[in-house]
Amino acid sequence: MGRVTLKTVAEKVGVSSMTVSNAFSRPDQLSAQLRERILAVAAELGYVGPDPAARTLARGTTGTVGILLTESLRHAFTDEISTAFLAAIADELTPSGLALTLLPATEPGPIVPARDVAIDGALVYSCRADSPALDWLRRRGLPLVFVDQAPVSGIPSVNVDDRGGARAAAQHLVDLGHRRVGLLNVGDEESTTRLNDWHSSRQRRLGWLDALEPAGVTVTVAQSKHCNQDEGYELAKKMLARDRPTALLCFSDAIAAGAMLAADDLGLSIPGDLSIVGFDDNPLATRLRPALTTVDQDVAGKGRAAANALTEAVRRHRSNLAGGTPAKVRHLTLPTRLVVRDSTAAVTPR
Amino acid sequence: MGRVTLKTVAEKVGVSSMTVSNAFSRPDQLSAQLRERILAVAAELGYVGPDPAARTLARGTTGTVGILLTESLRHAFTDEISTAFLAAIADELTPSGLALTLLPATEPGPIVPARDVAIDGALVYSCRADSPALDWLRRRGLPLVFVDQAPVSGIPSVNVDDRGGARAAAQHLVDLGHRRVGLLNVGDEESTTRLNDWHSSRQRRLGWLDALEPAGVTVTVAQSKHCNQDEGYELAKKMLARDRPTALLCFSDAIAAGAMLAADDLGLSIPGDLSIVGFDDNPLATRLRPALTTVDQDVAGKGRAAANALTEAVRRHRSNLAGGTPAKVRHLTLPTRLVVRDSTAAVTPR
DNA sequence: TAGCGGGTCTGTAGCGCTACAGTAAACTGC
DNA sequence: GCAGTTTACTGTAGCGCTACAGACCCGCTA
Repeated sequence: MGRVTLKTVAEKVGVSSMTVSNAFSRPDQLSAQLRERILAVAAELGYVGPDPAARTLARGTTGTVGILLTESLRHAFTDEISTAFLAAIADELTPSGLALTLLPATEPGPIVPARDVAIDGALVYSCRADSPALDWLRRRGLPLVFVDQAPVSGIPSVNVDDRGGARAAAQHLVDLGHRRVGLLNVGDEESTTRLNDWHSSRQRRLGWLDALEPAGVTVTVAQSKHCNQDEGYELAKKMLARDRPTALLCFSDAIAAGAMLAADDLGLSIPGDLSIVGFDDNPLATRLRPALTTVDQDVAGKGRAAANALTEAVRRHRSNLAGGTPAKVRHLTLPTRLVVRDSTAAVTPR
Repeated sequence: MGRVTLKTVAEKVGVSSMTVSNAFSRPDQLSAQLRERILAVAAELGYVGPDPAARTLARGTTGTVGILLTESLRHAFTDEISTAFLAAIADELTPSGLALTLLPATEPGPIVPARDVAIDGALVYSCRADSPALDWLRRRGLPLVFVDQAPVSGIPSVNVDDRGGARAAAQHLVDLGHRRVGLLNVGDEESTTRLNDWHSSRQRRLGWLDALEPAGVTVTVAQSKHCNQDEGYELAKKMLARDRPTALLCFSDAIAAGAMLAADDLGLSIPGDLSIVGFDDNPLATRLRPALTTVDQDVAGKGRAAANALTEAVRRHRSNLAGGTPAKVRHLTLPTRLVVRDSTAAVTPR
């Protein structure tokens, strides 16, 4: 016995397969009575409903959107900020009935998810602008939304005001009288310089310098490849061993947490000997002792905005194919806000 | 100008569309030279590669597996244990080139992801056995793997030894001389009784009682709907206000963390006045003060096992369709281990 | 009684691709 | 120099569904 399809059902009921299709997909196209009969026969035959793959091909839509995440998906799940972001997206997508497919950005191998998985559109979250996976998505002509990426003309984007937030953080230190400040950033020198890569890292750095340079503050910079507590610890330890700054500006709260540990190891008290500022306003920030001064970004809002921008882009893309109005591209920047807690203080006079 | 398809390319090159298909999908089927030419023309025409939707229909495979998560995806992303689980799955799936689609288990509305999204198989993680979404997946005849669910014959499953771990935790308290113990569980009375629902919750409860009842310990039970710190706090507060037990067994470390806060609020010292045991060995457990005695489960191992079981099931499903050997179903139970830290102590003699 | 609109149902023609079963030519070995 | 094998390519026949353009019938108006 072959597979049960629309046709099987249609033959058994004695109607055209089109009518069975309508029974499932467009109930208003047939009488309630016939529909009942068809559904009954379908149930009897074990027919579950139109095959998604075939429907996708015939209709041209998949009911799924992708999200492209950097290298290992592991990081995306480990970091509290990115999980909160994903959670918000998932929540916002749920009512629309769209499922979310995680696209690992692997390059080698014959299967390239970004090229081979059927999706209606995709979110691109904090990926290198030169990522091959991103290139595939663009070549496919899929509706995309960039998040935490350098905006590109023609592609809607959602960002937070990294630069403004960083500036506020740095100004806070300047106001407290700090004259020697260390920057704990992510990425490497090359990539923060090159446009489009590590967008947030670059923007935050610019923001910090916006405030520090005019004030004539002595700045030392260290960068780590990854954004986690362990790297922050190592980075801070090295920096504090050298000509010690009186304050640290960190790319993230996770890195700041590592820095606090390092300071502790070196017998430095916070904020007495060292002020530390993070970024993100990770839940972690309030768990730390002393509670961390940081820059709040609305990750949940970012997730919601991204999800909405994408559903919107997908919708427009469809109507464009049907000869609708051309897409209107929005670049959104959400505000950030300095949150002063207990990890920063006026520099101690000697 | 219509869309660029295989045929467009084939016509321009002057070969059959089959040859173009082979150029992309089975390079060994044509000469390297012709393949070059085809790829060149394809690039020139802006042809990216075979359309995933059409390929899916023709081949019968999608390159994606789903994961069905309870109600809100939000919880799955908020809890450190489930994110670690997801991370492990994602990692393990990546080399196989399978993408992971999150299936929200929404029921209302015309679009039901579990029914309408094209996938090759799915993981079912800690869902109610009577979830309609799960029902759709089963009706579709997709290869499934159950995780943290009551094993069902014919469906591979991955579990941890909830009961054994819980028993060890309870025995630990008995050995310390505790005679009045409170259980902080999740779920409700009804669902932990009914078979198949809230499997872990039920198993842990059974495990606790395995050790407590023979020892003649006085047991009080409280249950909360969700598994998080806030609920744990409320639950513990209520329980500790009544005839106070000398120890608490908690469904999870998150709940235990809430309980610790509640104890603190009530002026109880841990472990002096109250011993607390969690479950999971969440990273959180070592951050707490005192460090939490808990039951370790290997979430990463669980994720890897689940991913492997699923890829295996998908593989077998395919070869079964092609007349291969019938599926061999494995039910895996990973060990758990009591980790004694500082939140438990011998009951204070009065 | 012709004409019209609306509610139901049907048939055709794909969607874009790949499996499979070829055919034709180029090699192999003796 | 002829069967036997290999390599390189082609044609057909779907995969299972839906869009779209009718066809048919019924009751209603003028």
